[in-house]
Amino acid sequence: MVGSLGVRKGAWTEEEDILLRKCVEKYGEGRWHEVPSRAGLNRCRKSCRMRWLNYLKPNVKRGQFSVDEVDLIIRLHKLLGNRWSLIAGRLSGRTANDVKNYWNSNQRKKVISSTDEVQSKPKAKSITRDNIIKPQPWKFRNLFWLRGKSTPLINVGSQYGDDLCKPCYSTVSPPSDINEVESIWWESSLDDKEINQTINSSCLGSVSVSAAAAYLESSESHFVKNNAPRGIKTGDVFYEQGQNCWSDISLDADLWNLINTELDQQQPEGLQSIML
DNA sequence: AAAGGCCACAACCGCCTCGCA
DNA sequence: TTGCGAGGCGGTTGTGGCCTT
Repeated sequence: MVGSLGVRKGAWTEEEDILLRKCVEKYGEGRWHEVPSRAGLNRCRKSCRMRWLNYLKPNVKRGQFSVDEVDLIIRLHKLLGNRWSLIAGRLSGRTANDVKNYWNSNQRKKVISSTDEVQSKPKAKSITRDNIIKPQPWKFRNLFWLRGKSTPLINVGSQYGDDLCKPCYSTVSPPSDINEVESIWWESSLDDKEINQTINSSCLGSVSVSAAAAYLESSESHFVKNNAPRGIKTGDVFYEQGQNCWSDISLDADLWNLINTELDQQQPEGLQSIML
């Protein structure tokens, strides 16, 4: 099959796989726009990248998902939604495509059927403009304690205005390294006690699901080493220390409590070892 | 045996983000 | 500041194998 631009489409042949593998082994991953010409493949850059990441990469794990993996997927999906790459990042050797396919072909049906069951029951509360939960994106890219050595002060407010959550200043000590940061978050998200402690001490009240996802994003790929201005960047806005930035973060108490309750109910022994 | 349905997996497509000039 | 290109992500579609009728 050949596309409109003369680029081959459809299933990959063994010869193409060999060419791609050799090319990546020789030049390394990245610069995918150069891969087709380097490898002598009549494929587009995206196709090459996808084939490598989802199929040819040496550490890609294939075959059935284990019970632990399934359990983790379910929990993480509840926490992160369809953030397949983030979920896959917690599953050693699994790709986002794998996880997505698995979810679409297995778990989604279960969720739908359980949703149907719930829908057959009387609704406790109708959804209105006032009570709908609306997650907001939250980037931690320039989180002060991920970057600097200093111990800044944060002015904490809320989306509901300072009337409901008076600005309070908290002192936060920067974790010593990336693993520690990640451990703290995972311990927090899987251990109800820890979470309450952390939250109370930071005047936040609760943290949104999108914030959790953003945290993962930051811990996965955005830790930076250099000293940086003291402050927090949310979206395109950089907040200097002392400014109110929390107003852009959704504080979904209901959602968070729901997750905590679910996570608290059962926690397999192998879970922590997978994630940490 | 053949047709149709279902399922799992591979692959494509469009959009978004980010870095750079 | 802006435009462009590359990388990456998530949704969707295609495909082949297996099962049922």
